[in-house]
Amino acid sequence: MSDSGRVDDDTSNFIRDAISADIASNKTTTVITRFPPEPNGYLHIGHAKSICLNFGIARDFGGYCNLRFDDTNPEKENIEYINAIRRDVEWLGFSWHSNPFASDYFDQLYDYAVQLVKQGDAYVDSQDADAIRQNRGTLSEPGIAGPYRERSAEENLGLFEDMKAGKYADGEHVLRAKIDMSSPNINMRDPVLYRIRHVTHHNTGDKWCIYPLYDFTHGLSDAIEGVTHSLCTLEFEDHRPLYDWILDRLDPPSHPRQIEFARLQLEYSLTSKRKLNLLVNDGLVEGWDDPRMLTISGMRRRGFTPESIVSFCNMIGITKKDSTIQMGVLENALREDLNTRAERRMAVINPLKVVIENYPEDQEEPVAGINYPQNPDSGTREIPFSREIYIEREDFMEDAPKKFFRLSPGREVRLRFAYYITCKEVVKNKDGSIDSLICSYDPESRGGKTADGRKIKGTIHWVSARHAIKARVNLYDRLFNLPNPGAASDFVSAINPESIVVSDNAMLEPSINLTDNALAYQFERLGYFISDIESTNENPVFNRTISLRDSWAKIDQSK
RNA sequence: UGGGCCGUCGCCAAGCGGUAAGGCACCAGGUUUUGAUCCUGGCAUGCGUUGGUUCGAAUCCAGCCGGCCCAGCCA
Repeated sequence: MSDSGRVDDDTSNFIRDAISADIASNKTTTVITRFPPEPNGYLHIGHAKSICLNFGIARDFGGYCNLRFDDTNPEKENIEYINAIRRDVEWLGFSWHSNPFASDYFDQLYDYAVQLVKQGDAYVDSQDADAIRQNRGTLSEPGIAGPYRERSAEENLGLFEDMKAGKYADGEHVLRAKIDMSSPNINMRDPVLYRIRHVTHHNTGDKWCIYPLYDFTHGLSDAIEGVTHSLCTLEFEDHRPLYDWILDRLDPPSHPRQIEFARLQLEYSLTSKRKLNLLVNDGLVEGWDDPRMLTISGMRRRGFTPESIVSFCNMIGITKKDSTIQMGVLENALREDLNTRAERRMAVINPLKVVIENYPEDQEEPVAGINYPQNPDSGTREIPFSREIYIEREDFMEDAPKKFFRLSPGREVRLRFAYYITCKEVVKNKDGSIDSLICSYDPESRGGKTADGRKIKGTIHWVSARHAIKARVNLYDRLFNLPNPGAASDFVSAINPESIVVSDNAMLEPSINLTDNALAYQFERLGYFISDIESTNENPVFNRTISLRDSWAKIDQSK
């Protein structure tokens, strides 16, 4: 778990302003918020924004935040999701005050519904779903009252009790609020409050066959918990009048304030649970924790730190404006955090063998590698050097342009922490491809410098062939090729075929821990890597979390 | 086209009547045994638009333009 002492530099936003005002006017004493996921899927980066907001506000105002499962639809919810959500919230570094289920309130909710019925504010409608839809009207035409709207309170009460008692089949009746069928706000046209579902609920089992809907449940759950500020996304703006109507009619102990903010939209990614579900169920990705997924579990497996995610959330701000964040912002937050905590190591993803002809065959020696260049106190580790080494294939070019500061025939480069080598000969396969290189080294350049002080522009990474640990490395890229895959008619076809590229014979420096999948490394000049959760000492697997910024790639491409 | 909401730099985002913060991206330099990091400098006479109020408007008012959301017995 997080042990970073970093303080989040929260910027102000309109919600914090509103809460401050509520405190100043004594409307609020203790700020209480809640993060209310439905346990019907895994948490993703969009939820992280809401988590940081709700838990962050509670923390900064000296209040608390509940993790409440909005589990009013038994058909979609299950324990796997519940456990995953708890784990993800904790991993992000937040602690909840309590962790209730909305279903814990079913008894109270039922009593409130009865109260509504008795007050004449709700009625049992026996129209089927189609008829209800028909009579609801459209965006431009008002709805009309159905034939059951004027049933007496006594009749409604009896019917509602029978609904609860299981005397009716699914869909036979619903309980509706009696508000205004001609309201310009469609949510106020007698919204359905309860429906009949003969389904086992993960928490309440078979106790209930009627289940309350979101609009009826949410505000009352907030009120029961004493939530002061109920923060949700923009699409619920039109529900606020209903939220308030229910609380006004029922007068529970408190009346929370709902405030809406814009949901997170990130370029080249998806945050629709439905679509994420499809990716998982159709095997388009390897699971909810596929490292290409921007689920919290996927990001964890990919090598994101919780701090980088929180930092990202603080970076993007909270507003009511629909906006799309560029991937670069997330990547920046990631690199920024990893740079401060990842020890450096050397590894070669795409090995090219180099034989150093003037280095004795049986000789080997340790060279000292700095673990963390910005902090000399982090010490060094010994890296074995020998006659045969691997370098990155990309670090050699037969016909190299002038600006190519790496190895090519006749040119000299520095092997990081070791020696200068000069390329003498290119050994080729029958098909003309490059098999290996024969180089010579300058024994005077040990440690990477010489007495004559000659300038060596290029420094490349390497691994001793004899000592290298062979590993599999997963190189990840964005999952989609389209900036807004969710808007595409077929988002599946927008999947980036190169979102994962595997190298099966990467070569690692021997000092690398192969199985600690919370230990981030920077493989010098390549990027940040983490061992995969399936990595073992026998079969090491590393995931590239993110590459380093690469200005050479930019120069190279522009030609 | 009924209702709700939004429009400040390429992408985010401060600003709340006194004359446009910051981040990302980008560009130009410097340091560097990671073409990384780090450091320095540059980057909106203008805030969707048109009018109005005011000594003064991104901030107030009106009209217009553009975008998002709502017609689940989902959340």
